Amino acid sequence: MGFLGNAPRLDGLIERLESANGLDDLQILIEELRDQYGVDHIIYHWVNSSGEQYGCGTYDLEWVNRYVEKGYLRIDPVIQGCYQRFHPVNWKRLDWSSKSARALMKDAIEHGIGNQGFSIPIRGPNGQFALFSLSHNCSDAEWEEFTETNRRDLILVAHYFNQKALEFEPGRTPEPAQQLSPREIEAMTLLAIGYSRAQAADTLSISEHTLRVYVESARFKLGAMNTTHAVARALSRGLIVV
Amino acid sequence: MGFLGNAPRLDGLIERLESANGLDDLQILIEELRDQYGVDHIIYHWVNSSGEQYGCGTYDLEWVNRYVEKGYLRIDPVIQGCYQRFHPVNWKRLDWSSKSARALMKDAIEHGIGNQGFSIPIRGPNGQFALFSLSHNCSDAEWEEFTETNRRDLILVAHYFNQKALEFEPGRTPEPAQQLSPREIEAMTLLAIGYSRAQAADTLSISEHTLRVYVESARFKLGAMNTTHAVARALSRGLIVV
DNA sequence: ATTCTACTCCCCAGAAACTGCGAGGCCGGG
DNA sequence: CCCGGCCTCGCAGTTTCTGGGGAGTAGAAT
Repeated sequence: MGFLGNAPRLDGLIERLESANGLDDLQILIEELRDQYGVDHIIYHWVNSSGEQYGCGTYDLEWVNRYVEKGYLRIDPVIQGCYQRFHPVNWKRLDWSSKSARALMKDAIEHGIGNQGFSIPIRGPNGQFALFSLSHNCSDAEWEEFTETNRRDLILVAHYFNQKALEFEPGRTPEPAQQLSPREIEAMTLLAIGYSRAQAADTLSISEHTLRVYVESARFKLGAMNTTHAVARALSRGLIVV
Repeated sequence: MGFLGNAPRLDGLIERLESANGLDDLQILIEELRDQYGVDHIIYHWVNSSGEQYGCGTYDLEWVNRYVEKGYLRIDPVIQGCYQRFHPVNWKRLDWSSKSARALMKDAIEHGIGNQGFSIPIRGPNGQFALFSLSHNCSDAEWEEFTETNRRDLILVAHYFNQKALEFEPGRTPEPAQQLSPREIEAMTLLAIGYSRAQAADTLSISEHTLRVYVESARFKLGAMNTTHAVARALSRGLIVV
């Protein structure tokens, strides 16, 4: 495996990131970045709701396909952990206690991902969630020092990467991010925290019929099939908070 | 009004941010930061839909109270605009066309907020949304140059600010995050993407009754009142990804 | 001035979900 | 070996949700 290189000059890189003109440019930049940092892999991974997710990075296609096919997305502690965190995290600090997680790690190491990793969670509008991760093969101490040294730069790079990816996003939700009205938000929030329609209506001091109108209206705006679906969408788009 | 100062040394500041030990420290740091940058105001503002929101910064209390009382939160183009954006934004670029928005701007200028502003949206887990904003009184050109020059540093500062604010947040869920079984996850996921129980059962090639057992089991594990509640909890805990 | 959006209320019938009961097989850990 | 967790299936009765009507107010936007 390669050596951890010196920290590259960020200014030029970010400028080139800002002037990137398509997903291909991002792929080129990410490879360059990997070489400059001297790590084994860097990946930017858009973890999207609708299944169609975009990613670019230096993993081989084989591993990516394997990852998707095996449904690793659902058990990967990196995903699970970063989803609950704000700050970047060293993979070693995550919870690898479950059997499936350890199987995943073993499989990953066998596919040359490396035994160390560092992931930066990034969140955008409408509940967008992405990860910017570096992986490498080295000792714990080396990795700890590397991530400590480059943490700030990496946060910035991850940020700019996501900004670009958002610009190029293919599936810019055709619906222009329908906003919910205040009452609709209240209604959906109450349902999301477990109230029945009757309870929610009571809490808002309105008739259950009225509450139903809000829920239906929200369901329509969100393009949802039923109440549960609507609450799920409202949550993933960050329209309501539980 | 003051002068736009030179960019401060970030390293020391971020280190002090990282070792901040309470909300008071953040208040001290934000005032210092304002003086170093030579802008009129800097505020960090946690925008929570549930009403209880934390903020620190250099606005006078009078303006903050006025802002809340007048319900400006709901009409402020800064909030609205940043909520839909990922990248920091100059207030001049926002949509001030509505009457209420212009009234807000007029009111703000009269209260000494300044005619220029720059806001960085920040998002955390569970739909957390915060703003880190600077405001000042100067010409468009000056402000444009200032924000261009300091954009990257400010993004980083905003990031670390939010990290600290999250640490100090009172309402951290202590619950040990019950895991769901694979089948339960599948069932909940299907419900979350809008399938009815019958459809979901069909998709998994099991009877509807069986599916129901999974949902009930998941509901129990999550301490949820009903299916909608369970799906909402599973989503916010990152147990399922829609 | 008119249109539009948000908010409020009402009825009804059919579809779907919830509650509570019970049952058997499979697998891994103590 | 037994217990517990997971996966699978069934019935019956009650409650809730859904989707189709209609109708009026107030405030903001054009």
